[in-house]
Amino acid sequence: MNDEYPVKATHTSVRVLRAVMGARGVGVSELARRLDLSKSAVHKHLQTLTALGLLAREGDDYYLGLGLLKFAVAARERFRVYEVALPAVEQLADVSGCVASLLVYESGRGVVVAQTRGDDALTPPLSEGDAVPLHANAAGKTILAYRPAEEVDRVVAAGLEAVTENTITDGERLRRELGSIRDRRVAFDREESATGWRSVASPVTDSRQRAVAAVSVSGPTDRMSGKTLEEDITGLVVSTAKSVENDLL
Amino acid sequence: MNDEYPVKATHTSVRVLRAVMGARGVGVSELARRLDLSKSAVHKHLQTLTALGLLAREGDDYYLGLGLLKFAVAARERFRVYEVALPAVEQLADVSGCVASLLVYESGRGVVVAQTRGDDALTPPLSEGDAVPLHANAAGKTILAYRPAEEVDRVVAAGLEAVTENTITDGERLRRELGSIRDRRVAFDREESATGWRSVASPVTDSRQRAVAAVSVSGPTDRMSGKTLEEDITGLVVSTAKSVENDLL
DNA sequence: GCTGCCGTTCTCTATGAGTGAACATACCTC
DNA sequence: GAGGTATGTTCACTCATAGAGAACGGCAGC
Repeated sequence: MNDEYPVKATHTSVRVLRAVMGARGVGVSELARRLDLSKSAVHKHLQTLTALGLLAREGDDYYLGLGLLKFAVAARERFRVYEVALPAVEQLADVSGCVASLLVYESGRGVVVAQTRGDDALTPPLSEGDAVPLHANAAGKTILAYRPAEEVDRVVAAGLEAVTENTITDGERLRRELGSIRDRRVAFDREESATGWRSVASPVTDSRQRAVAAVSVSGPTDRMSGKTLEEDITGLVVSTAKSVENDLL
Repeated sequence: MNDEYPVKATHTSVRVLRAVMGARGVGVSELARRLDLSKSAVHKHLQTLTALGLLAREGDDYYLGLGLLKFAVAARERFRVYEVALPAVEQLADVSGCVASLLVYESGRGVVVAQTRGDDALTPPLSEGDAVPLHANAAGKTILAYRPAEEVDRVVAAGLEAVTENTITDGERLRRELGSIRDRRVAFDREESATGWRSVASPVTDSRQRAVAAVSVSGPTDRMSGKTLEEDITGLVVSTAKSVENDLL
């Protein structure tokens, strides 16, 4: 038995969900092929997941079901920072014209729980619901900077995987950068999470000075480089995060 | 074996998820009691679901995990009407000051995929992610009015469950009302889905004149009764739905 | 220091998750 | 039309496993 997934059938069901998500409209045989399972097994899972509302069937094709929405909304509601930060993030996108996001910390990783595109924003590399490693982007680094030391140790020990060629992979270099982030309450990401993309981020901390989330603005490298622009956006991001923090108390 | 849920373990896992959602922060023993399962079984499910990112653990308490968000976002993305209608629904809430919602049709039921509160809106009985029967509310009725006849037959045959004392439970009366809804492209809900609440709704149909969603405005009975107010809001709802429909083509 | 609760980890067994083959049906191609 | 090859569904089968139950160690409160 796999120690990580003691209930194997649940693992299989989630694999089915993921495959359906990746395919958007797919039938039994195709799924069985992709997952290397028997048609009958896949069929049982599809039937179960559909009855539970997690999948929807149209003809002979399956799609993710809207029953998933209730769960996700409940998961998000737990983080009061979401409600508080949402209007601030929207405003940030309006003013900057770029992509503004809210990254929430959960179980050692960051999850994009809100994202708004400004007027002239391209499609960003990440979107709502995506999970990212904390060491490989601006928002994650600000969160890591305001987390207990053991957490940083754990992240470093787990190995700093390179997402792009600019990703910080050296533990000591990361620790140094986290220190300077603590000085200014800002982190930058120069194509460390996606080639051609830069971002600026600032943390949202709780009463014990531990980060619960981070606000960020991202854009293509050519639009995120001018001195004043960069400094203006930086100021905006920091003040937005700070005001969210105040509203949170 | 239960025919509805051929994969029993998946059913159990979803029961665990639902119980965690209802409790927001709960441990192994408490869950085992609520679900009438052994502690060891619950423990296995919790471990599996946590490893899969569907749950998050904090100390000895479990919460719904943000990994659910990715699935929900993908489920919602399938309905292009969501993206198109979102700004229109927000505007509707602004202008009316009440609660504006978008109900999407899926597998014989309606799901609230977007909802915005106007300035002086109370907490509505439904919120994002909730699923509702089509016969017991304004938005559902407009959808049902623009669905194939067999679908109405199925709904009626399944039995029109009473949600409040005003819910339509008679098949013939429902069919008559669906007819008049088709005349004006509007439906009303006079405390049929929640006591003290009224709504106005209008359908969003596709090129074959089949409803894919409905736009609605809801408010407490005392605020949803004045003649002009009611007629103004009705006009707004109808024109909003119609404009969403045009944008959808 | 005892009692009671907690989460975790055993062992154990009946159940059911998954396989593979057979089936009905639909859609092409020849 | 007949034959071929897809599809989804339904069998019977069997070994793995989901779930039960007991025992463990840790923690908190009388």
